[in-house]
Amino acid sequence: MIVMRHHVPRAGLTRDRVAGEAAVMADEVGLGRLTLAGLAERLGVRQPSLYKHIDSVASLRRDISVQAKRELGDVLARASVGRSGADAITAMSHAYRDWARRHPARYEASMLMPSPGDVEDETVSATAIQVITDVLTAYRLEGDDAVDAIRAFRSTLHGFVVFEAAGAFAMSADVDRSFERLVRGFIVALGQWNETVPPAR
Amino acid sequence: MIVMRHHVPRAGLTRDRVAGEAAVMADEVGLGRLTLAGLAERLGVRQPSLYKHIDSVASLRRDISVQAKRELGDVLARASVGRSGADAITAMSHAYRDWARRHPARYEASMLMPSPGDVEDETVSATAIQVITDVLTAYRLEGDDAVDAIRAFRSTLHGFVVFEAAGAFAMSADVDRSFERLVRGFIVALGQWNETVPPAR
DNA sequence: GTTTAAAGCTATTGACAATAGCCAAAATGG
DNA sequence: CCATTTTGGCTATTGTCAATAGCTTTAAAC
Repeated sequence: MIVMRHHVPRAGLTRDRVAGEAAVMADEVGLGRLTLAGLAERLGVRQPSLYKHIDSVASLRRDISVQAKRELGDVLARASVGRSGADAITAMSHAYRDWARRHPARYEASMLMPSPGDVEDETVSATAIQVITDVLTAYRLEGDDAVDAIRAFRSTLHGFVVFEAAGAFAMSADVDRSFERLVRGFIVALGQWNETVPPAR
Repeated sequence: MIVMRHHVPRAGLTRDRVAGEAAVMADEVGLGRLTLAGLAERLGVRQPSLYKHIDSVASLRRDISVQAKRELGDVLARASVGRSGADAITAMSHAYRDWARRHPARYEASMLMPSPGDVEDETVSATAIQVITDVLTAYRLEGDDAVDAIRAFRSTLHGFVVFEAAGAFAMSADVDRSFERLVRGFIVALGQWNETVPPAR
């Protein structure tokens, strides 16, 4: 029996819309529980149809990652604009944590490394990191000193955010206060950054 | 055709041996790429046979996690024994990073939270964290001050280790040196820890 | 030595990503 | 405004995985 289907409108998907809805779904259910079947249902489409817009699940995650890096970079830039020094670091740190809490899967995706040769991903990653670099250069750090400080700053924020998202801070103490002290502690360390240089061996 | 099988000896698996080999495999291929088919082949057994020793892949990961927490806790305890203050923190930090680098999947598993009610996992998790707590109490921190410091210390180490494992420190600067400065920076912050208390609001 | 429990096996199911190949809907271009 | 092409859907199917059912043999227990 031949079924005639008249005027079934298209869903009107694009690669960006698919990645966008995937990010929303991932933030709800977790990046690891994102499935094409579930995503297709949300988009009102069958699962194989998604392959008109993505190459694979890995490429979808990559698209989420690129979008997320752009968003996070923008958030950090907006938080630090017009501020400098400790003030900028504090504002940026809080913006970082808040965004990560609001978008756990996006945050997770934003920490994925670009594949070698993926110029778009490499560019957006570098741009986001540049925002952090710019804030720290107010401390007049140069060369390896700056690199070490940036690595320390990123490590500090990332570690806290991951533990918080995992629910690893179960003790009764106020987590907001712990974060505030973490940031202040980092600023203290930055103020003495040249005293942390290990002796040449 | 009936096949007669005489004297096929058993593989002699136990839950611990399965988890142990799973940990080895995971460190080689990545925790996310651990499959029962691959694990069974390594153990000289068919995939469904593993279910005589595990309940599910989730439970296998939990078993890896418990083993890993025990190992990491022991490593940290051994690194800090006989030392105190900044010396203990430095030694423990390096032991932490070295172990994580040697056992990336085990490390990842060790950061999984215990399921509520899983007494064994909760116990071994608490024991590992206690090692860190003990080292920091040499700084005479009490109550929330100590909790904040422990959270900061764990965040700092974890963030660095995760970024290093992900290959996120691609810049030319020496990663060992960056780690050394991170640890020294944390110690500097600890020395001024009460100056990081946020003003009451 | 007989019974029983444990540990292996084959066969099968169901979720998922992924591919092939078809058809309708938009877009393009005289 | 009709003809052609391109695009975005679709069904059907495959392969990989975790997981279950049910059988058989090994090894322990009595």
